[in-house]
Amino acid sequence: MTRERSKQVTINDVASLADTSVSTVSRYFNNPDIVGKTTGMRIEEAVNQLRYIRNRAAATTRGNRSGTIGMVVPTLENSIFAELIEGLIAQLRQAKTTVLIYSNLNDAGNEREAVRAFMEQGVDGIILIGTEHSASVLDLLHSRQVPVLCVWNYAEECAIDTVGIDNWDIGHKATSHLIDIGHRKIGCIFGLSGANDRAYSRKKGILQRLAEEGLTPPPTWQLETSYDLRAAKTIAHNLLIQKDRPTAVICGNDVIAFATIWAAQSLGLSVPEDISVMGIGDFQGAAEMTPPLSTIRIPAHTIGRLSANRILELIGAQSDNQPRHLKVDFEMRIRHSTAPHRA
Amino acid sequence: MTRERSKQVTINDVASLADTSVSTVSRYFNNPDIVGKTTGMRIEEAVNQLRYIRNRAAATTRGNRSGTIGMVVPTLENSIFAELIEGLIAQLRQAKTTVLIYSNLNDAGNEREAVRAFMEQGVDGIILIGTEHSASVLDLLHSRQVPVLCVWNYAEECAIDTVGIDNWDIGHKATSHLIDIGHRKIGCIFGLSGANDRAYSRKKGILQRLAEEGLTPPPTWQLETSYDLRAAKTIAHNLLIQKDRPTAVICGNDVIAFATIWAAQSLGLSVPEDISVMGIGDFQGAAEMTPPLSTIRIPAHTIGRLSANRILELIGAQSDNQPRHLKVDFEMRIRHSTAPHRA
DNA sequence: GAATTTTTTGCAAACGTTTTCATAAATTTT
DNA sequence: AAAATTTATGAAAACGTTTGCAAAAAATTC
Repeated sequence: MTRERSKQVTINDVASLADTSVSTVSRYFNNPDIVGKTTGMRIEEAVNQLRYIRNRAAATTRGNRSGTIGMVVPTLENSIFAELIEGLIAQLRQAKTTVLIYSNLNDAGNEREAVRAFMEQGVDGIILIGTEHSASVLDLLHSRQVPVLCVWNYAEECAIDTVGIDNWDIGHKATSHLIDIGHRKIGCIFGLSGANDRAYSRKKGILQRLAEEGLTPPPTWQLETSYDLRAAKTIAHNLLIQKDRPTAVICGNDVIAFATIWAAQSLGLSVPEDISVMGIGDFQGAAEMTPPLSTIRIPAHTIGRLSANRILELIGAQSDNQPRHLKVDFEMRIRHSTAPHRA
Repeated sequence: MTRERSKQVTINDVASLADTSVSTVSRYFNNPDIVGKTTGMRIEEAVNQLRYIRNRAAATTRGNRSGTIGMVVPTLENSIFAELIEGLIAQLRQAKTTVLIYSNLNDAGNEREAVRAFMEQGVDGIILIGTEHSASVLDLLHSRQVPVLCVWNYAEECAIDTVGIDNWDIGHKATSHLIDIGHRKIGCIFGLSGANDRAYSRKKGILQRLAEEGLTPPPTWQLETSYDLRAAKTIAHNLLIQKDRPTAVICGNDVIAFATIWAAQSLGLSVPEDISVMGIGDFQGAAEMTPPLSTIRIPAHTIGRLSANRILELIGAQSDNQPRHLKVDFEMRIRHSTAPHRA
């Protein structure tokens, strides 16, 4: 009684049952307004009765859109990308588009493989994180004209469309806060600046602001770490046990800031009385932790939404015009991990 | 000079250039060993020269595998699912399979839509979180015989294959720890038990263990909250300001535990001296925070890996046998947020 | 009510693959 | 060196859609 491989129900079956032609049924799906009212109702009924499910793959061979867009992220474990993706998915859903996700597992070398897989899959567009991509990826992307968008960073000079934030500016502004409240001895813990352009830009912005005040920190106060709580906590620990300790530290992102606060607390230092800590990102928990973290809110969800709109535009556009760049604003969130320096 | 719509390079082009037939080229991709050595080399060369990219959609129409599996998650923002997904992706990558992700955005009502989209897309299999799914989803899944797997929960009675942990047991064991170190006044903050079966099972396990000792807490010590730091912190606050305060609290998961610790700290209570806090999950930050959180490690990455293997098996299997259930172990991680009760 | 326009429909070709079947070429066995 | 086997290949049909074209039906205008 069990059919070994149950025959798929196709558009033909629907057409037969609805007593019309496959063309009409197809049209009904793609452009309902163009088919007769009663015919449409019969089709609808047949679909329900047969539990028909369209075969997008077949449609795609005919040159149609696949209704998917591919996104490559460095890692999913950083919740900020998760937030970005949620924004993207929510917006794309309205356009009946689903998202394929490929995590590089923090190895940029996987990117080409990811893009290739997406192209084989026939995605309508591709979204990449950041603006730094290997020549082979760019070449691949260019060989077919698949619409592509770089998100997270705003980068005017990028040959590909971008939507994101200005990381230099964010580093600059975050540092300003510490300076404004009187700190002169400021330590830095950057993200690995060799790893990606956004960490690099932030570092530049931070150092620039410090230089403007003649406050360039000694090498022992300029540390780098991966975005990993454990590693960052160790690095922060090393910074804080120095005889000559800064009165404030600016962190490349919030996970570094969390780690720094915890390192300080485990050393018996109190934040912000003994040391101020400034983050970047406003990750989950920043507002709730003890003390609540002063940081800069990056509107990841908004970036996701905006990216969805942009990639859809790009897909719809016939010719590829000049790349456009969308800068999204960030906001200071001064909470209690920073306090004026007491001289 | 710019071709308005550049003609796609197809398997035909490759065949021409390699001076062979399309059949042979196709075979070369799917089963390289079966084609002649020199022919294979010519094909390889032609592929590189033309930058040929296979069209999976076309292959799929012929009844082939699409090489994708669809996963629907309640939300991506909980980093524990992110970890699960990373494990899944890493393992699936080796089978040249990519993952489509659909986030319900915390509304289970979206699930049917997700499954349907996946089926249209022609996924080879579907992975769902948890074992509770609406009849309409189940019906849809059943109408075609698409391989499906429920992950995260281990559930013997489930009609669908599962791989995951035993949430009842985890709640039971976590509670045991608090009892073992002498606590008698134990408060509970559960996840919303109406929202999903895993929260419900944990609640049951916790309450059962408490009952075994005759320690069933009064209703004012049995609270529920969504898995949201802000909401949870408020709830924890409410628990902790009661005149008669528990000496320990067991939390439905780590985000609740984080929130509870922060609520306590902001109230001037010290953890674990004034109050012990026990979590479940071992989320990011649990080990690094102040104080490091006592919790139970759920090996999300492992669950992901195992799920990948299982769904692949399911896809390969011809007939659907009895559902199988894989229980994955968890481990206690006793750190410093819990301390023996001082009488 | 004939002529015109608009709406709705069906036929058949196309999309880029895979795969069955048959045949040709190479290898092994006798 | 003929026969038998194995390996490598090509022709053509099939997969489930969409769409250009033309015809039929319905609605509108005169």
